[in-house]
Amino acid sequence: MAIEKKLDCVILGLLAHEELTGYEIKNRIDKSLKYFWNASFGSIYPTLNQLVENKLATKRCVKDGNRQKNIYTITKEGKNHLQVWLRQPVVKDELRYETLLKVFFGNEAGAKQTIVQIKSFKQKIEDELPYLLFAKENLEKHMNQDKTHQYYLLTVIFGIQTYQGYIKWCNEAIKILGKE
Amino acid sequence: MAIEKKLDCVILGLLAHEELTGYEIKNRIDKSLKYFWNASFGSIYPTLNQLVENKLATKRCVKDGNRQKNIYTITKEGKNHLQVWLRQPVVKDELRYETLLKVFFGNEAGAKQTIVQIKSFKQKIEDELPYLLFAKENLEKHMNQDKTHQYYLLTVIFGIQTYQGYIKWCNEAIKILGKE
DNA sequence: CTTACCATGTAAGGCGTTACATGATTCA
DNA sequence: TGAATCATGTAACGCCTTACATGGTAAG
Repeated sequence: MAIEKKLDCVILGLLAHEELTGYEIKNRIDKSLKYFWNASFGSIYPTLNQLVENKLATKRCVKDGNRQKNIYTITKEGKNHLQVWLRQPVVKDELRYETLLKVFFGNEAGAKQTIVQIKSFKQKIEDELPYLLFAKENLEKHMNQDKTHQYYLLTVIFGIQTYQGYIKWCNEAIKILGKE
Repeated sequence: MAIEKKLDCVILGLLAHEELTGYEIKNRIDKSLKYFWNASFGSIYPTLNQLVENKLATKRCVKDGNRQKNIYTITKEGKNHLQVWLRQPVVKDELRYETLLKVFFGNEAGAKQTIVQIKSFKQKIEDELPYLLFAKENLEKHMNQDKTHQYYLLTVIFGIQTYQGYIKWCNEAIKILGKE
């Protein structure tokens, strides 16, 4: 189990806090991490099997009425793996912004078309920002309940600040391109 | 040739401006796009072959002394492909920030360790920021020479603003975690 | 009764990186 | 003569997404 595979560490990180099913892991990622990380069921379930194979987690089948759930628990080795990864220097932070690509090549499509793309980007950001602001309020309210909240809050603040910067940039860019 | 493959469009975008070799394409990407996109030789060369196969570009062999170069030129169809892509709504803007992941799971490693990661992130940003500032100055100086410069400048401004926001966040985060 | 959500998984295929392999040129 | 840069390419392999496939439960 190579340490380079991030999804392992993401899942272990979530399991370090609480036991979870694959489905719940997907939810946690979509709710809290999606602003800087994402994963699909097609990668989560196979990865969970690998974690069990490598004894970094254990699987427990639970019957909930007629429905079967697999609840995963982190092991000592899993916690150790997570610790090692957390202490290692970051390998790569990666941005893949298609919007920026389209702005970069904007001369080919013209200012009008580029403004359309920027406005659409701005809209997406403005739609998502309220969720981040809501998350911030919530975390601040329940700050004392869980030590993890402080760390979650930091990532939320990162998101808010970045998004507000994006909106500012969008406005500037639209103004500059509008002058043509 | 599916429109979803971004590297095609990146290369076509660069070729729309000037004829280039694979090696030069790699350089352009590393110099100007790396803040929001990247690519390796292992993907660039095969993609160039595909572009030629699909008649979106042509290949011309040139002898430079004893050395062989392949110079690629965009075709009409290639320009059309690029146009179509530029007009399509953005499919996905994607962030994969390992640093944020390590902050999110910071409770597992503790405040001290998390601060180390944030400081290292800050350092990287501070190291790269001068190149962006330099690029900005340069582009502003030669603004009239090429209409593409305006668009390049917008992406540079995006980078500068984002990076300055990151540094601000790093300082706040270090302060908050330092209080523990 | 049907929609949304809970829940798990597989298969195909794409995209991309790293490492390997090769060789010319330029400059110190 | 050795390092850096110019220049091209392949092979192995990993990671991930999409689409497919299945079925229970809850609420309206």
